[in-house]
Amino acid sequence: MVELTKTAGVPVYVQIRETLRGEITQEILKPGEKLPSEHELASRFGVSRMTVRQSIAELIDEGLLYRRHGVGTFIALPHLERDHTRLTNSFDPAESKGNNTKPSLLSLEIIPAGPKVAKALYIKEDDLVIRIKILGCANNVPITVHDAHIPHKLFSHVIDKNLKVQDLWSLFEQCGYKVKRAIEHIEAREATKELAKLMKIKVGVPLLYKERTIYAKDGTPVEFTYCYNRGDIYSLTVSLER
Amino acid sequence: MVELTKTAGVPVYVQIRETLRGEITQEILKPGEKLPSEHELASRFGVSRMTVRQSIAELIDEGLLYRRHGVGTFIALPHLERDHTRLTNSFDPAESKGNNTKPSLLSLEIIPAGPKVAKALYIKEDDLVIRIKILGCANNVPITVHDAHIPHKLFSHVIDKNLKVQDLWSLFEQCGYKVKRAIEHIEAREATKELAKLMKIKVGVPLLYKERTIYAKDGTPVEFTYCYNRGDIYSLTVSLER
DNA sequence: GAGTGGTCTAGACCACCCG
DNA sequence: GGGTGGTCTAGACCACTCG
Repeated sequence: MVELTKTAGVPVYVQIRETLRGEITQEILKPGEKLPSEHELASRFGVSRMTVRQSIAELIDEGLLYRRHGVGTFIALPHLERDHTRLTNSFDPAESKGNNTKPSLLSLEIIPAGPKVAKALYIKEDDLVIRIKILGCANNVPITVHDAHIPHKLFSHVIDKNLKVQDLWSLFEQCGYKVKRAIEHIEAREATKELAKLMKIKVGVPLLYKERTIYAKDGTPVEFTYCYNRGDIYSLTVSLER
Repeated sequence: MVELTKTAGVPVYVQIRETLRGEITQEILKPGEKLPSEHELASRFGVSRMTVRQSIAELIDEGLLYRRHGVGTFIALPHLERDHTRLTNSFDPAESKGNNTKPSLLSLEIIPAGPKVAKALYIKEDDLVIRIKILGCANNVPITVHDAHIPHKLFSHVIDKNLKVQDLWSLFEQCGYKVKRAIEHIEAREATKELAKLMKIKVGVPLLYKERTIYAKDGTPVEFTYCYNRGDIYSLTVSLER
């Protein structure tokens, strides 16, 4: 039986999950190999089988493992196609192509939520939100302006410290909100005066306009962002399933 | 206590899940409302709490519900958003909202494929493709122009007969290609002179520009389409998973 | 038949949020 | 404090797959 270093406050199933994840990513458990049975893992870790299943569930969800009823649980084959149709943690997909991605902070403030933001974040109007404006560049060319809103309540205990604007995702995950999915509402719009100035383009040129809501695993909306992207440079690829 | 009609072979948690899903989609349970507590649901359905949690888990995963620790489980907001994140067989998603959707045929020709079309459809350059241009309107307002290309080889035996432009999908499916997924490449562009004329707008106004490839279940590309959509009317909602 | 995952129980204690 | 979800147990029986 493996002794888990029972870190205070960390659920057992998380510890088991991360142990397994480590063995998979370090290829101690190799792709295609069979995982020990749930029964075996349960006794090995000294927990009940349900707990083992809970540990495994998320790894299956992430595609690291797959199950075959009556056969076993296996390590999945490495993802060949990491297409850009998945939600990724670059500042923005299109920018990760260009190497010189440099997001810069335009403003950071704490304001009461307006109706649209409140609705998207499942909070009340006038509940506080942290508003972060970022200018994204690739190769020193301004390409995107993001106007992000995150619920103050969820993150109030860390905002004062070290808000790394460049990586909101790790902020979310530090606070226990595992980023799971996003819904994007997309339109084409003309550049306003303000945006034109920021992005050094003419007023009226086409922008790809997105309203994006990011959801955590438990369904909590953690971010609502207005995104403005230069239409002539920025493009977006999505995959739709029937 | 609600009696589940214990359909043979269907797990209890699936029955509960579908019961709840039904009440959500029929808006017996309204968006924003609180679901009964897990305890309550357990006794109401006469099952253990773990089973209730299993039922709820998938609905949360799908974004129909969300949880707040120490508060409750709630019905997520409007179905509008979710529904437009799937590939559907309307002439186009945004148009199915307006009732008066009237696609009209602009042109139909058989031409050799250019490099871009050929690459998208996995055929050789100069292989024949059927090119179909369609103007889409809602409430008599022109909203979209589609410039579709389908491989002549796959559909040559039916093209002469009764090509129903309005429903390419059924054409595909008649020929044994079950439509499965689409990949869309999205940009913002200015209206060209030709497009402006067709859509009765000014040259230069922002259009949502898409290049869409539709794939059948077996992976065959069956359609490649340039789509031009009025930016001020047309919008698009997509869902991204991590 | 032996081994696997799939489902389910009837509890328990904890952490969180609210008034 | 009272109610909620979060975690966990120590079993049970079933359905599936394989040899």
